[in-house]
Amino acid sequence: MQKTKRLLAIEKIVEAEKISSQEALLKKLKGKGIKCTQATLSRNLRQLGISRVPDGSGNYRYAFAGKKVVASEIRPVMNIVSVIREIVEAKGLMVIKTIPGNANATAYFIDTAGRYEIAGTIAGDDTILIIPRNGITLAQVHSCLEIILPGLHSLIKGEDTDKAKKGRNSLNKSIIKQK
Amino acid sequence: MQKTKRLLAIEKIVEAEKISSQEALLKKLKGKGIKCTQATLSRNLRQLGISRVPDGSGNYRYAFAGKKVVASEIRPVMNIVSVIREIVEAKGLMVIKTIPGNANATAYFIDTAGRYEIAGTIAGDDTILIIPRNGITLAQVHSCLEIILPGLHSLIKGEDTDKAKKGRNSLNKSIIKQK
DNA sequence: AAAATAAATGAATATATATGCAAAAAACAA
DNA sequence: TTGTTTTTTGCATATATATTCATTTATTTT
Repeated sequence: MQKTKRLLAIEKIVEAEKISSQEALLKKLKGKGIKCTQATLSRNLRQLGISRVPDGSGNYRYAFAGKKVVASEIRPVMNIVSVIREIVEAKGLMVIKTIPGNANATAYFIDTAGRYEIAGTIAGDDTILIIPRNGITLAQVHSCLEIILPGLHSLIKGEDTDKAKKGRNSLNKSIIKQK
Repeated sequence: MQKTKRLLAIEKIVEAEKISSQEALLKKLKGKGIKCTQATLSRNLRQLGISRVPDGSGNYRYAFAGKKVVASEIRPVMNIVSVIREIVEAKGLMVIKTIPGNANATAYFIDTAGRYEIAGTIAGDDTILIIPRNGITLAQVHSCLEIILPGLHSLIKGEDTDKAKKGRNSLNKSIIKQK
């Protein structure tokens, strides 16, 4: 899907560079082989919650309104990565196991990062379900998590990649309990 | 000096009300006996770090850039719909975000409505996952939720905010008929 | 106090952004 | 498949915002 790709690219560019107009962003996108018109960009930015804000030095730049900033404030965590035990992928979803009692805090951290790729998370005591947005692959979720929680990949590396593939069938046992 | 007074007034108005354009703000100011032109307002807003940001429901409002729009506390629920923040559809599932601590109560409410369309729900602290029965589309779940929780559809954020703006007049088409 | 300098403002306008509408593309249904 | 509906998009344009320039108002200097 072209739109999803564009939304992700917009997010990335806006986070990385100081963009001061939609026209400028348009060019950056074109540089990455993504093209659309200013009209579409305007719509996409609204959808992403990105807007043109004063940058404090008399100019303007595009930035996420609010939530991204908040995430960094909520950082009193020692090292979240260290409580993660295992990652399993299945049915287009991702399941993260933590040491007992840490699922909520971890999920909250992921939530507040406000990544577009992630539609939402649900946490029990030691398990988190990550639901990717439509059009987002698990690989994309992976790299997005790596951004939020640097070192995640390496920590899990040993068993995870293979295990994730193997373990597909064991997915449901943990979290999906019906009321 | 006139300027200081105006800056303070602007701050106050922007925090208290949903202002969607400088022209609108201009009128509010005039109502308070403060008058200036849009040009001056533009300069003042930049100075204050206030900008026009997407409000999450397809419109725009002026707000301090980066400042968190604090959601209300966990409140005893009179109206369940009021604790719902956002609805996102993904992977054939539906994710409902509530204000913290309210997911369980809301999920319970949905469960006990006993709709056929919904196979089950899982709730964390502020997120609910709704699992539709096999063969049920998200549109059908939507319609069904709208019945359980009237007024819900206006909160739908999902893939496109334009949708929320226009409203779904086709909502009821897809409702499963029960006897 | 007058002269000099800086800051603030409005009018007009340039720039930038949002949106109505028709067409194209994509998703769905039959 | 083919027809039907929904979603996405570009174009043209309306709307909204920023800025230039000339003028006024405040502040500082002598």
